[in-house]
Amino acid sequence: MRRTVLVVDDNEKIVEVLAAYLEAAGYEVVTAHDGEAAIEAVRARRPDIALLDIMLPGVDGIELTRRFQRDYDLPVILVTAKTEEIDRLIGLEVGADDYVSKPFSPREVVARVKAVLRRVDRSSATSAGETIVVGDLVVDTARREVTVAGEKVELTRTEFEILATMAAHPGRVYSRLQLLEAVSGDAFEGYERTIDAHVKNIRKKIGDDPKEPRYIRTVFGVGYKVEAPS
Amino acid sequence: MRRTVLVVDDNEKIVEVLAAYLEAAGYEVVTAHDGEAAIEAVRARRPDIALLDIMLPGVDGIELTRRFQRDYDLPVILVTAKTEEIDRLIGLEVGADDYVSKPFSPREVVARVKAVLRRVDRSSATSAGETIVVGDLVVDTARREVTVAGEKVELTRTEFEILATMAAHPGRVYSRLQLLEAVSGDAFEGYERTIDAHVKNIRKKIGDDPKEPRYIRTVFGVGYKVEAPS
DNA sequence: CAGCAGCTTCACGGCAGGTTCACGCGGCGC
DNA sequence: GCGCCGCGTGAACCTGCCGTGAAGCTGCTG
Repeated sequence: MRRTVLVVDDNEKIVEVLAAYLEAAGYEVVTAHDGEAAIEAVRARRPDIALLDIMLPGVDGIELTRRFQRDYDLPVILVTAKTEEIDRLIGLEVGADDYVSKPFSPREVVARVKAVLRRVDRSSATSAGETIVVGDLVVDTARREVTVAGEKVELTRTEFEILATMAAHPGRVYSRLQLLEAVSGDAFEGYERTIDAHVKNIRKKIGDDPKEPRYIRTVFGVGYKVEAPS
Repeated sequence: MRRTVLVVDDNEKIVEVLAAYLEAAGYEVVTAHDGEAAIEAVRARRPDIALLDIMLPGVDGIELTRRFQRDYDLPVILVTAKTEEIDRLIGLEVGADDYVSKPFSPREVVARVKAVLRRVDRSSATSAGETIVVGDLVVDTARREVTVAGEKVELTRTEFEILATMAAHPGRVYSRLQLLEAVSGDAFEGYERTIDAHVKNIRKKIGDDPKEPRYIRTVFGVGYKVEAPS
């Protein structure tokens, strides 16, 4: 499963650089620039780890660390400007999982994130499931089988590929081009609207009404996404 | 396209070695030995990235970084000689994209240059897969979803595009032309005032009062910007 | 080689939403 | 105090997107 990292710093450039490196390393990234936004971000997106600057407008990094540890059991890496601050912090034992002091190389930070996540993974048993469940919809990528409310549904290869791609990240929007690419290797030939036809067929088979979709939602002007009905 | 790298260091030998390695890697190389020459070099040759020593005669590396970022949006990799410099240095805070400490291997430097250029390429192309949080406002570019204080808000494609563009750099002001471009590829057709209409609709949906904006601030005579209320 | 299943394409109708316009208002300069 | 520039707003038009059924095409199977 794809991991989400929350990056909090009031310096726009730092956030930008770290976000880019973390994304390149395959992480989903959420950013915030002050304490309040960070709290909101955790509430909304439930990241797997947080990277906090200590000096922040509003609620500072130390207070955030306490709160995240207490309320969400969220691993935290603290970023600090001065080395002397670290000594103070270690004395305080705020409960951060690691510390990084500025200036740091982005690579170093990515390495720390990986290390902390690995450590956390090991303590709580990993469950690598190749089966995706969204509401009544079950997509088994190993068996290439799809069931709706326990009822098995026969999909063609292309149909399955499209559905599985979207189901892999429920809520995430996929453009027609992305879906075409997922289906046909990366051949950029083909009519984008072809996807419409396949979606229509998938919807028919899994019993989905475009007006009131239970699974495949149309995102006007953009593409489609799979999502459990709210 | 061939990329140009600016190498600045007062030590002739270092410049020579780095230049040789970078050229071998296929880059065009421009060199300078002090701050003033570096500024002139950037003006005359518009390099794609700069490699700056911190200790320089004349204008130092940190000041150069600030200036290049501000005036040319030029990616910078900082090189530092002594570990003690690190204490004084605020690192990425000044806007460098990466940082290398001596002694370094030339290969490592080349690798970093490649990495930064690749990253910049990608981020200028599309900024997908990120979530930006500003105060109570959460903009999820992967899901194309916006929430205000946890409450989901339905935006149309254009509305989302405008908001996401501005939220990507909180505090930064965007002209109507820039927003138009962000929305419609780069077609320069379209009425600038159209943006006003969309901003109005966005404000209505996220519950923002133009008189006392919580998120989208009007910058008279220029455009709009997204900013957390102070 | 015939038959078939599935992928792709096309044309068209309905409608969401994007664009434009006109008007009112408030701030700023003269 | 007056006029002008620029922003906010609501309504009307109209572009362009999506959903659909049917028909062509391709590759597999017997």
